[in-house]
Amino acid sequence: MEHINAELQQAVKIYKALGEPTRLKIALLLTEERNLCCSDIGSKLECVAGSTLSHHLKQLTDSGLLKLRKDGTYIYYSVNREIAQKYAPYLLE
Amino acid sequence: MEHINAELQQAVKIYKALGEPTRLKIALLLTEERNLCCSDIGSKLECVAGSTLSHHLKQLTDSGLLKLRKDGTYIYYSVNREIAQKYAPYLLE
DNA sequence: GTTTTATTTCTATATTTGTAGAAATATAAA
DNA sequence: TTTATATTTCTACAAATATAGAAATAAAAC
Repeated sequence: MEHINAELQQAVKIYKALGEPTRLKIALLLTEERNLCCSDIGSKLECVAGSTLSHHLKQLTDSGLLKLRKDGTYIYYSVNREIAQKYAPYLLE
Repeated sequence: MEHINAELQQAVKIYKALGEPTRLKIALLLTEERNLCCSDIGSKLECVAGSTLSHHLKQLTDSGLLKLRKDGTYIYYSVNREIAQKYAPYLLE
């Protein structure tokens, strides 16, 4: 799939990001509570290594679905509600 | 991820199905034109083997996103608009 | 400056997945 | 009944992915 437009590519990225249980849980968690950091999320999910979590958060962020705000050593994540509204408002219910 | 509820599982299935370029194209195609059969879709997408297409259509159907209607040798697919509305109204735009 | 805490990157690995050819199934047409 | 068409299942395989441990990076606390 090479000749697909940018919007379609973003849609694929977003749905791919959400099409995995851990990542969907992260996304849902972040619609309930804003501004959680990586380790907050880790303690809520349990049984996910930090490196794995980082990997998932990167995918969600790269898709545009998550925003981040750095504060010292911490990185606080929240859902980009505009993007969620467009592609997966289910998250916001 | 074992202990997740049924709705979350369906959401994962749907987003996983949509998180692949060929399948997203199929889904979009089927929101524009209803009741296309496997080979119609094949000729619109080009360069996809029948067996591959069948594989993708199965995933989309298993997720609940597509409905099908058999008519002789043909199987006509369309989008389950209620499901699309809930999880990915982007498709219906 | 040393230590602690938060996160990422590197590396490796087992599993999943997208792909398609060939064979099988099913229905329609001749 | 034979032939043609539509779709699926079987099989195989290369590529992608989820996972986590270890090392690296970065900023804060002491």
